Amino acid sequence: MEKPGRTDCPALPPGWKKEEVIRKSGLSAGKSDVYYFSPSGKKFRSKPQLARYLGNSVDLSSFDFRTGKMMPSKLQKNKQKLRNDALNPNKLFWEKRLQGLSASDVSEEIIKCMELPKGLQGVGPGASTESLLSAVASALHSGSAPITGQNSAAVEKNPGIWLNTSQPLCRAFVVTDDDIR
DNA sequence: GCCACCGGTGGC
DNA sequence: GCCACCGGTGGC
Repeated sequence: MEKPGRTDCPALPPGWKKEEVIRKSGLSAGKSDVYYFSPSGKKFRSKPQLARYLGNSVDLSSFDFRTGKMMPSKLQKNKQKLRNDALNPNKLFWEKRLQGLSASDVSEEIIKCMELPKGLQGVGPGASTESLLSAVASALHSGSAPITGQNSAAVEKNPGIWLNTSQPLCRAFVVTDDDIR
């Protein structure tokens, strides 16, 4: 059933609707509330709620909840209260961004994959030297915490339980004097 | 028990 | 001081 007052929202995937409801009474009479409705009809009252539901499928960083439009100017007014890694798409973002990209030097020659110490190895599906590089680079980029890698051999067996999300997908390693040289 | 609606407030 | 966000509840 089509509800009146719900309009299409072009900034969101097809089927998403927006509704603005004016408050009729009370101290806040005249103010309005904005709601969004998923294609399935679920109601959303805030941008965080929307973001949680949409995950990485839609980039809401420039999405203005009140107007329902993408506002590029919002980009630097980006909030970040990083609470825990599970809710923080930041690392994944950088890792994706770096995937398939290569560094180049001034002569614009692509620098092939850096050689990494043997002690540093990726874990998990799709482990390759490139994804390992991205993972480590991303970890270096997005935090100041030391990088120790995944701690337990158990992560190989059941990452669902043992994966340490604050560390890149690489095995725990020890840096030797030789590596530094 | 649900939900439309307004209140309260933390963060800016 | 404003307002995005979410708590709480009256009315059903």
